[in-house]
Amino acid sequence: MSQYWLLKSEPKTFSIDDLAASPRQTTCWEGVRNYQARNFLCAMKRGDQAFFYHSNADPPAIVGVVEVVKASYPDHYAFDSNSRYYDSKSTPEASRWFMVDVKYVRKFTADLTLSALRSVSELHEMELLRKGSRLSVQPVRVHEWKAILRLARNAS
DNA sequence: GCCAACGTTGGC
DNA sequence: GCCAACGTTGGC
Repeated sequence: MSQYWLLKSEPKTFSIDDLAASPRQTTCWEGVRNYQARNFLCAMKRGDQAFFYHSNADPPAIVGVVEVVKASYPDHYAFDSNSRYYDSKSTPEASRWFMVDVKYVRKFTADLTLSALRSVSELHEMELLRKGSRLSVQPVRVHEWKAILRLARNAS
């Protein structure tokens, strides 16, 4: 049974267009340094799908869909002291942080902005819309997933 | 650029 | 174990 997720990225750092332009349209999702988000990353399975969300963007929006093509494995950026994601407490023997690989599936014809999503009644309990929510990896309920896909279809 | 909300750190 | 201080996230 595949599950649904939402992944945040700042488009200035890495946008959905960057993903589409990546080799094999695939990238590793490195740099998650929050335990709750890490736990969700570790729960992801190959074949799960996720929304790609542009945070710190103008406007912030869900912009498309990606698929998990490799389940979680140690985030080796944490082992590299030259990386901005370095964490001396994480080692190859006992990794504290993990990442998955995701592949581009599609970009919506029209971005689904945060403010537009807030007006959809089916999404009122969505984690993304909770006040103060900062989770960069979060689960999406099936009915939320469907409602958002319907919005994307109707917006096109 | 501002600032509220949140998570982490570290003194006690 | 409490909590103040600090750093980060991310909408506005």
